[in-house]
Formats: sequence, C-alpha cells, structure tokens
Amino acid sequence: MSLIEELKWRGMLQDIMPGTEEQLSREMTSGYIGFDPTADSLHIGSLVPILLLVHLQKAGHKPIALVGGATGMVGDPSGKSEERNLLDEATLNLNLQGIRRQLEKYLVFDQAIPNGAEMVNNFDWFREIRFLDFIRDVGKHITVNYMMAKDSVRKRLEGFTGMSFTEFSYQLVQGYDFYWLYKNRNCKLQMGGSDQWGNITTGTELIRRKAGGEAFAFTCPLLTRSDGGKFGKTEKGNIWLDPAKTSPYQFYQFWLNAADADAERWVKIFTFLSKEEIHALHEAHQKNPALRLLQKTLAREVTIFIHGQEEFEQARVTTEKLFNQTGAVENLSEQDLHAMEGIVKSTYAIAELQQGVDVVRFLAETGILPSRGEARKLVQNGGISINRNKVENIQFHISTELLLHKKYILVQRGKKNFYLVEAK
RNA sequence: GGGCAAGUAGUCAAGUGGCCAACGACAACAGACUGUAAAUCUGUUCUCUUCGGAGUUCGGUGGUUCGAAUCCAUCCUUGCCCA
Repeated sequence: MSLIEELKWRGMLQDIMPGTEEQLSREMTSGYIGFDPTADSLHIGSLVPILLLVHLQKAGHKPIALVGGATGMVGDPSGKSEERNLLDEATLNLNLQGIRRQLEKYLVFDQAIPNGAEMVNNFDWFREIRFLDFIRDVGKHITVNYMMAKDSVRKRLEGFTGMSFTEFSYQLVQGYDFYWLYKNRNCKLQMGGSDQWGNITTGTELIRRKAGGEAFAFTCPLLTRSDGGKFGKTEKGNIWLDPAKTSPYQFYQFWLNAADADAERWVKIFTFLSKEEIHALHEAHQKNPALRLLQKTLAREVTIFIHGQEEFEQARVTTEKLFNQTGAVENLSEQDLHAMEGIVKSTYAIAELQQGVDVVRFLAETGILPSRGEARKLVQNGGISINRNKVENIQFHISTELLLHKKYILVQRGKKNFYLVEAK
C-alpha cells in the first residue's frame, strides 16, 4: 500500500496537491513538517505531525523535522483569533532543545541509512537574512492580493481584532522555509495540519515562481473531539509527551478515557495497527462495548509508542489496581501502593494524624485541593473518597487508623483522580 | 493627524449611579445513571472562610459622589471611516 493510500484509510488526509502521489512513487522524496517551539516539550497535538513523519519514513522517504526558531518568533495567525505573544530568544532555544530530544525518540535519525531523518532550525537561515534582502528577493514574488486571499488572513481582516504586519508576514516566512529546503535539501514535500494549507501553498508558489520548480504537499485533518471540545486538553491542561510533565499513567488514562466515537477514529490515526486488525477490533467493540477494547488498545499502543513497553505495563498495572472494583483497598500490598508511579503523591506529617485531622484541613494541607473552602464544597458534593469509601460528612476525621500499611492513605477526587498520601 | 465605536470573570456576552461578585450562554469540575463511554438530570465555578461572612475585581491612572463596572478627565489597546 502506498503512503497516500495508507494515510487515506487512516483518515489522515485532508488536502493533497495534484501530482504528489506520482512524485512519491517516482523517487525517494524528502518531506518536512514544522513544529512550533511554544513549549519545551511537545504535546499530543503534535503527535499527528510526528506520525506523518514516521509514516513517511516507513514508506522509504526522508523525513525532515523543522523546528521553527524563526517562525516561532513571528507567530502563526492560522486558527488564531488574536495576536500571538512573542517568545524571546532564550526561551525559544530552551524549547528547541527539548523538542529535539523528543523527536529523536520517534524517528530514525541514523544518517547511515539513505532516508535517515534530519532536523533543521529555520533560525539558522533566517538569522543571516536582512530585511531589505528578504522583501526584495522573496516579497517581490508574491502579491499582497495573493496573501490576503488566504483564509487565515481573510478571517482576521473581517474580524474585530485586526492583525499586525508581523503576523501577516508569517506565510511568507514559512513559505521561504519550504523554498530554502527545496533549494538546499532537495525537499519537495511539505505536510501539516489542514490549517497550514494556506501557508504551505505560499511555499509551493514561491518555489514555482522563484526557482521554477515544482513542489508538493498534503495535509491532515485537524483533530476534533466528538463532543466539540478541544483535542488533548484536560482539566490539568495539555497532555505532554514529556513524562516529567505528564506521567505515563496520566498519559495512558487520557487515551483510555476516549469517548467511543473518538476512539474509533483515533485508533486509526494514532496506532500502527493494520486495516484488518482495526476492523476486527471495531467488530469486537460493537459486540461488547463495555469491555472498551477500542480504548484499551488505543491507550496501549500510543503509550508504548511514546513511553515504551515498561512504562506502559506500569501504567496498566496501576490502572487495574485502582479501578478494580472487586478488591478492597486493604488487598493492595505496600508494594502495590508504592509502585503506583504516576498517580499524584504527597506527604503528610504523621504527628498530625496521630491527633486526628478533619478532612477539609487534610485535603487543603496535602495540596490535593487548593483551599479549605474548595475542599469543603467538594466533600459536601460527595466528590471525595478516602481509601475508596466516600466521605459523607464534613466532620469526618482522619487518623492513623486509616493508614494502609501504617503508611499510606488513598484519596480519590471524583471517580478518576487518585492521590496517594504518605504519612511521614 | 481628524471623526466614530469598543475594551466586563476561562471564552462569548448582559449590566449604563446603590437591589452588583456582577443576568445569560458555552466551557470546566463534581454528584446521580453507566462501561473510567455518550446522552440526560443536579450542584459548583474571583479569592479566602470558623459557612455567619470577609477581601479584591469590570483596560490603566486620577477625579466627582455618602456610594462608581456605570459619571468626568487622561493615558493605553483595538476596530471602522477620513487625511
């Protein structure tokens, strides 16, 4: 199956430039995607671009990951209703390093193989370019009329917030990236989210007019959630790929919690399972949705891909222990509790427990909830369980008797958020 | 540079001198029901609280007033029109 056919059935293809498929079958092609250095770690929003590069490499082509040191300084207006905040150079550099380390885990960068992945930073070529040179050599080839016709620009011009020249120039800057890679790295393909289509076509246009060359592109649909929410956002914010920011357990939980309608689409996009395997999975899920095979498979595959087999096993074991309703808490061994990597842990002075402490104070002082007032409200609403027993009363006292193995207290906020408090 | 309009909690958006911590919608969190799903119903959502209250807010600053998100001045930001 060709790359394009593969991406098509996975639901990862939105727009494609004519001739792209022919180009890919003709020769080994270098293709690039840009990553935004807005943080020092990528989050699952970048997972799709990463996967596109991985698929590209698997199909025998050469992936180039571009980290946008320069474009990050400008800010892409696509999909943004407001002017972006600009990042300073030091922050950008930190972010670039973090992203670089992560990408190295998912792509084969071995330069000994012909299609080994490469990473570039567009600041390297933009640093030297002078403004006058840029507007003469690049700006000359693209009309303002052309630039204004782009969706990302038009929407902002129609809106109430306006748009600075900086943001308006963004598509030229990104377009020049493509041109530069075409010239210097023989890169003929750009991929990205469908919101990048406008920026991408500016690039191919520039290549056509300035270099007389032909370049290709395709985009992937933007991920949505069936309930209309933003993909990859939870109450805790972004789901990061960095285990220090989002523990593998939390990462695993995110996928496990996918709604049925989402899991069906996501399993195609985020796993490398074959068409047949996924088809079989769908059928099994239909027969017995309560088993949540789709979610479990999705969570397993993605967690292994991002964090590795071992971390996945840990996350799965922790999950089973916490959510297994048949076993009482007392059955959890000390090792079980201790090994629950990933659930939020905190400590509490054992001396306080010996005297006895009311729940509200306990919750606030362990940092499980930000204030006593909030702790009180949640307890009143029945949102707190201790050692799997719901706290029915605000007066509830916590003492050493509740300690599991004389050491731990398992606190639950809502149904899904667990906290392990260690008495010290 | 001139004219007009706007800036309110996470977002959208009411409020135009006291009844305003501020209607409503969305979003989020929690409860019930379930399958750690969806849909639905209920509660909460500026901060802290001994749940009685207390404190800090409506672009910034200063002023008028017993009292201001609301009136005045000025500055900042944004949009539209004119030059």
